[in-house]
Amino acid sequence: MKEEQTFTIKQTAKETGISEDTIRYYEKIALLPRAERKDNGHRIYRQEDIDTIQLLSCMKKTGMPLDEMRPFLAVSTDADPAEYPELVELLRSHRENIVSQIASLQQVVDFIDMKLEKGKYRRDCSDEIQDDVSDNRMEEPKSKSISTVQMNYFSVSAGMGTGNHL
Amino acid sequence: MKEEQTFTIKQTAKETGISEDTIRYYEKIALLPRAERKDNGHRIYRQEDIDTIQLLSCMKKTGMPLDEMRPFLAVSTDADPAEYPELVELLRSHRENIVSQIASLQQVVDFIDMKLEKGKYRRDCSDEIQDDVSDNRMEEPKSKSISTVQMNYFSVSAGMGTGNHL
DNA sequence: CTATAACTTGGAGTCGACTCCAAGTCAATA
DNA sequence: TATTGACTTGGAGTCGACTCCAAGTTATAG
Repeated sequence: MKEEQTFTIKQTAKETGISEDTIRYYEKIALLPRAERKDNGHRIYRQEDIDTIQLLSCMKKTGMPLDEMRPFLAVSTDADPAEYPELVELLRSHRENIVSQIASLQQVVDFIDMKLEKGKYRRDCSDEIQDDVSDNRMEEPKSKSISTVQMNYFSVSAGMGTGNHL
Repeated sequence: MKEEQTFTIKQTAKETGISEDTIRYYEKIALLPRAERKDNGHRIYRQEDIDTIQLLSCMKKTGMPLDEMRPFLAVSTDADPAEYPELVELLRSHRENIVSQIASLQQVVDFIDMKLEKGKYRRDCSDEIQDDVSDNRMEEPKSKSISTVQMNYFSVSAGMGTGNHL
């Protein structure tokens, strides 16, 4: 049998684009399982670990909170998700979230395109919010269309280089 | 001339799904321009303000940091973006970011679908990272494919109800 | 006249997600 | 033998984005 290739934390960081510190942090908060160690205590990673971290990175890019990523890691390649009905439900609901997030993003792309090719269509951007019901409950955000999103304070911070930062 | 409808901060919050506190916060950090006030000092909002806040909400859903949203607000409906070449560049680059974010999200959707319909294809998820080059510079994250993303520690936190929280 | 509600302000506190640091181990090299 | 580099740990600090609070104002209802 051929030995599987292993990686140091540094290599893993480079491979995944996630910093060493962050990888250790993910392990610390148990988002990642405790990595195997060599005799000297150094962590070792395998391709499958890198795949996992890449999935995390993927979700991270989309602004998903770390806690919400946990269920995804619970779904192993081999395990049949159908055996865990609640997990399936969770995945489905997450899928819905993500699909609506894609819609939001597409709206922003549309907005930019409209701006870039100067004046065009415009559609809705909001969708049901069912997550963070803080103190003042927003019953139903009325899902009104953003008709030709307009904001007319170009003067306020225009001229590029918003005055101070960047 | 007919008077334009105005909204209180409470109504605006309900309409947009963004809390009153947060709307005030956005004004405080000048993400939103100072709202008009009534004689008694209460803020008043118009449809266009609501549109603006909805655009913010839209970008927020995608995990975009508040600072990055500023340029979008600088683009008024009427102003011709072509007059501000740097702004156009910024919009273009943001558009690229968002498009690649959509790709990331689509990957996650694919991942879920794969899990749900039990074993299927799998493609890449990572794309070039050119933003946060922290201490240890990740030159090129190697853009390797996530081949059949696998993680085999179902046991670690499975059984639903990850042990402790929720 | 008083109480309630809807707002205002400034500022403090919280929480998530890192990011940094100090002290220590271990292995290879000058 | 001393130093360098790659790692380890625990814990402290930072930063963004809220979220909450106390004190004050104004308008309406009982």
